[in-house]
Amino acid sequence: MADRRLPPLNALRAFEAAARQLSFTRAGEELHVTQAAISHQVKALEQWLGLALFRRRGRAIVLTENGQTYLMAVREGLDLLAAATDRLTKRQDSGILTVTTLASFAAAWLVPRLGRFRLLRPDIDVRLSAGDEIVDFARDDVDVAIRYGDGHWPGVEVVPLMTEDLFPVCSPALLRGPHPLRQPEDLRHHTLLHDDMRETWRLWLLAAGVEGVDPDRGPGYNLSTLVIDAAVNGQGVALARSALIGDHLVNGRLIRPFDIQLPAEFAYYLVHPARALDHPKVRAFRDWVLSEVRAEQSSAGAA
Amino acid sequence: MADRRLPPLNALRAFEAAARQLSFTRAGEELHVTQAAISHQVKALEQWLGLALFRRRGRAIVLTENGQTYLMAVREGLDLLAAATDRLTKRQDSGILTVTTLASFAAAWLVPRLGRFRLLRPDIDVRLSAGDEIVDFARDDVDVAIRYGDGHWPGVEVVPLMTEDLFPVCSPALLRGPHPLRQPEDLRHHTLLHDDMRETWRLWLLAAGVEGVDPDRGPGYNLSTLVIDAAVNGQGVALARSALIGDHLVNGRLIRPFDIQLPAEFAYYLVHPARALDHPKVRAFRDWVLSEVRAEQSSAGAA
DNA sequence: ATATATCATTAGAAAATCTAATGAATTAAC
DNA sequence: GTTAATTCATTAGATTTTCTAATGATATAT
Repeated sequence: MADRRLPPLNALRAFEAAARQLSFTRAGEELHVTQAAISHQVKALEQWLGLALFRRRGRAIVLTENGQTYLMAVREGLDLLAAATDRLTKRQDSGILTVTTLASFAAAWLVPRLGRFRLLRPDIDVRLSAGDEIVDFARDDVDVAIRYGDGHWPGVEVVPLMTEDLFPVCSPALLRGPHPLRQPEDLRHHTLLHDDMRETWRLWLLAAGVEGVDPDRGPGYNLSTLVIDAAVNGQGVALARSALIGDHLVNGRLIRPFDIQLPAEFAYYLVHPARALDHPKVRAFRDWVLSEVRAEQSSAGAA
Repeated sequence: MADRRLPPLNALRAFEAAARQLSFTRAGEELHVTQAAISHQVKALEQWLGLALFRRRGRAIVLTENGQTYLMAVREGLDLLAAATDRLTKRQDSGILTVTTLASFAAAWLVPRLGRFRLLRPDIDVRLSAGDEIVDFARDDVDVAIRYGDGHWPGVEVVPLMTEDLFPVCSPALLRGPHPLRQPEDLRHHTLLHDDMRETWRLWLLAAGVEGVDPDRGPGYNLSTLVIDAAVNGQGVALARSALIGDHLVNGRLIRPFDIQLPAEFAYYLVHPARALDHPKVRAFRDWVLSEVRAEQSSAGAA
């Protein structure tokens, strides 16, 4: 068994699609590649085997006798693998859905909304695992992650959720103090509140064209929520991240003294194993998260 | 059927080997890759599926329950594909073996030896197709090619046959003429015979450190055999290719006036589809060609 | 304790694969 | 019979995947 000689397997997939469609072009569409890719793959397979699978008649292709024989077996083999894969992943379907995300995002965005998902799908038992970023779906038995980054993770499905903007927020009280915040330069009379990324205030001040304000002064907190809380309590001006601001703006506990906002380098993405959408619970959660994001965006647009 | 979702197929192969061996290291050896490659592939598969196939216990790996279930099906699927591939290629086995090579090589090397192969394997009917280099095994129904080049052809098996050296040869008569060939400089009194690559004389003269000999003069022939024939007839000095010199040196019709030889840029390779070694006729021919090459080399070494 | 074997991880190298553009061959339409 | 449209083949180059080499981590055996 160890000396089983297998042809290039991906070429088999291309061959099967091309033979079924009797068209390289349509096979390419089916597999989301170009016609040229199918042509290459089929040719490589024929070369490896040392025999022709198709006969080319100008713009049409016909299966050779060899091709016909081979097609049946190849299809059977691939079907078998697909079915086994299907059974395997379907089997994982319990009522428990484990979601992992950043502590800050969980606290500020996900947890406040999770009640609605529970109402919608009481049969799905969501377990939240707030951790620091990296997850191994297979090892940690996690179904879905919401990650913050550049959206480029190999081997998994990535669904963009929302981009993020940075802008100063403060308690409305600061508009009425001895140094009311009218324009960015007024920041020099106020305390800047920092999260872990002290760099961001500097970037915002640069974008706002403000000089004379030292971006390094002011206290730091290791959780974005704490920074926001400090701002709510009037302890200074925080550089808020739009995704984590919660409803503080809506209910007036915080205000945006200036309009200037800085697009954050990274964004939020929902991430799951490629195969996970076959699980109804994962699909339901994904759809719900996306609908929440859309709802938030349209209400923000209206506000 | 069109929406069949297949996992990364090459990762399946890695998984199957690893599961069978219960070792990434041995699986790597089996598939001729490193342990790291297997580790990557298995991890990618687990990631795609969203579940663990192995449990890692330090230096040992154990199949998870999922892994065990999956292994059986994956093995079955791969076996099916391998068996179908096997049947397909075995079926091509007739008694006819089509060999293609360059006309010059066929004339000077292969044809003179082919009689011995016929004696050895009278059941195999060799058809020679002397053509210009490029072949498509699948389309042209060719079993084996002997090619001249850099040995780098994708998608096929390549077996090095022999390298080639370039050196001047001439009729022994030229040693006794009015300008006997004693040293390379004496070439200025003789006619240089060229094949299609007029460049080669220039390179040899350069390598020999000869000045004052114009590498461009002298007649050209479009077949190496003709150049050699001209040399045999005493019409001048040819730059012979070791592979194509035949037995002219052994039987004294030609001699090498100088020892200096120039390694040719390219070499001869036996080439066939990856799968072709399953055909006894191909294997027999390959083995015979290799034995002829070895025999020639040891006799040349002895001479 | 120490040595050994094995898997994981990383960054970078190598190879495979894909695309975009174009050409060639065939069929269909006028 | 000419023109247009469709489709496969080919090419060179871009992109992505896969692999390697080196190293680290962890467990087992001595």
